[in-house]
Amino acid sequence: MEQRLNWEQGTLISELIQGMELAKQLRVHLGTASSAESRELLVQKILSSYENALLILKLSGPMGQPPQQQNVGATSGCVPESPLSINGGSPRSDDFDKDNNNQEIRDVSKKRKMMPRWTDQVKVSSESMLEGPHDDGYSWRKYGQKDILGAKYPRSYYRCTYRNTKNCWATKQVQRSDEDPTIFEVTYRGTHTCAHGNQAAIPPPASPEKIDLKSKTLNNNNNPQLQSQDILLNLRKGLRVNTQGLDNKEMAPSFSFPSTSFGYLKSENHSFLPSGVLDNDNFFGSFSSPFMSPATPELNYFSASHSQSDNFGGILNAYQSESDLTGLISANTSATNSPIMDLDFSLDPNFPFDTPGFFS
DNA sequence: CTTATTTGACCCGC
DNA sequence: GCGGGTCAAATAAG
Repeated sequence: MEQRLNWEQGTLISELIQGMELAKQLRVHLGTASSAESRELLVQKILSSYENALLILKLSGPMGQPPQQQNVGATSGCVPESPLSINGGSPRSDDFDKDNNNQEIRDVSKKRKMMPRWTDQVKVSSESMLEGPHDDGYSWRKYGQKDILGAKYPRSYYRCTYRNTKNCWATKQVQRSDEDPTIFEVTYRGTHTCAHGNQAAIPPPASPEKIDLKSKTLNNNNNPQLQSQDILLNLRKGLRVNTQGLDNKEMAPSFSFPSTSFGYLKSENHSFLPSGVLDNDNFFGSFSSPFMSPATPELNYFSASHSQSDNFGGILNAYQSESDLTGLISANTSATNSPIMDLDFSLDPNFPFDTPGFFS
């Protein structure tokens, strides 16, 4: 517990400091005649710093305190994300007998309603857009799109790919901003209870799904410890990336991402963006996702009459294989923060795991 | 073949 | 009834 606090505090503080430093920089920039771009960049960085800080807070109190970011009046929740014992089925009255299910269905929708919910605003510069949207490290599957009243652009609905296999009920909605089409509002609902990203980024030629289904032994989702470790490490990494990006963005592109160092740049399903690409436009380190979704949403959006699939990132850029992690960790420890080590396990007990073995 | 997306229909709360 | 959210059949993609 103490360790956890240590880490939290440490990271929190460093994020906040970061934000402050960046704000200072911004002030300087404002004084001089710097380009709008660089200022914008700074703003982005600042925002992501604070987002990270918020995220830490979120994660630090996973049990009771749902992430309450800005808008969206999240139901003052407290949703430990208890394992929904819905046999991975659809919440609707499909193949189950209704009587029995109605109640359950209600519970489900109720629970869903109470899920923690928060919104991130993701800004994409035009160039990045061409490259495709960012992935936040989780595997999302689009399940719907709706035209929203008064909104210029349709809203896309995504759910975790592992909903059925891992009973992970996280969902997100992506809505492009009316005024500024380069901004996407990503609303997350529910937290991931799957080990997501980790797998997604792992080089294995097979898709995560396959791994899950066919070689269960391989994935560590059954291991709560690893799972949480992942989450933490991921988080940490996300943060790290962020800071790194901030610090060296102009000097050491080579480091920015795991992508390069881990060499899964060309994994089958995900083409990873060389960090340079992102840096280019740079839209802030925190979102620099190691890989892009296979589809290029924006293109999609424009070419195909209506549907778009935008995968954007959250703050949490999670993923990497263990090797990545170790590499990262060692690198980190030598760098700035060191609490990293502790946190690995410290948060464990606090994560609302949906009992891995529970389902299935 | 398996997995993901599209898209109209459906459900549900207001 | 309306609008937002979700489902699921059809379809596309790999």
